[in-house]
Amino acid sequence: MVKKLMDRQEQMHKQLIEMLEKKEEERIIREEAWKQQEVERARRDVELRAEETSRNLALIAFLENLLGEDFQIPKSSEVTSVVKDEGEVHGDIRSDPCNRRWPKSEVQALVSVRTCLDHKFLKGAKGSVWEEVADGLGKMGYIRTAKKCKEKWENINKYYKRTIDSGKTRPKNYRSCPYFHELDSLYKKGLLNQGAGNCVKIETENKNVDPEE
DNA sequence: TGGTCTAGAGATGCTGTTCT
DNA sequence: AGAACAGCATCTCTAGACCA
Repeated sequence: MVKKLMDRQEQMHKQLIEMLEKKEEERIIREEAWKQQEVERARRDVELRAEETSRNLALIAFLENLLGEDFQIPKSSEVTSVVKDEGEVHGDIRSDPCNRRWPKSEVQALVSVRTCLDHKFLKGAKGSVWEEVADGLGKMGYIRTAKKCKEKWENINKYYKRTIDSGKTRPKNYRSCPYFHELDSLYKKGLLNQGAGNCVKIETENKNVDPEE
């Protein structure tokens, strides 16, 4: 009976060892797969960063070209912190022809390009200038038609004016309308011919005053 | 305490109308 | 004819209620 008991114990011990070895092998396989995923993820991160950098450089080059002057580029730490914040809070979607909505970065690019070409909107047919705006965005990697650019511009201005006219105060860092502060400063500086014109129009409608005055 | 649902407000796109 | 504007539908987000 003792011999039988010892054999039985021996057998169970062998089974235990085999099971432990099997579990260890599975753990190593899982670990390898995880490492592989991490490497792949890191590689994608690098690619996205490179893409973002080249897009930013294209934007800077385009704006420098238009304005004929060099920009002061913010320190990388400042930029990365902003990008990080935006990415975490809003999950910014890169420009995608299938995506109807305009990502924050794309709206800001539109505002920048449209503002730079503002002087061209003062004279003659505007259709071709919207083509230029669409081209400018295209160079930055945002594919939109001239019509879409024009529509978006009208919509953001419409919403901006509606919000301002309603007299609502907007909390700092409100979840959307990233372009609000930019439009704000543009209207204040009087850089926006469209906005300025509309302001006069609204005023005159209310007070029966000659726009020329 | 965390997950799900819902109402309401904000934000946006599309389309028709008016204006220049 | 093209630009500007207005209205409406739809999408998105968030706070609060409710439940397991």
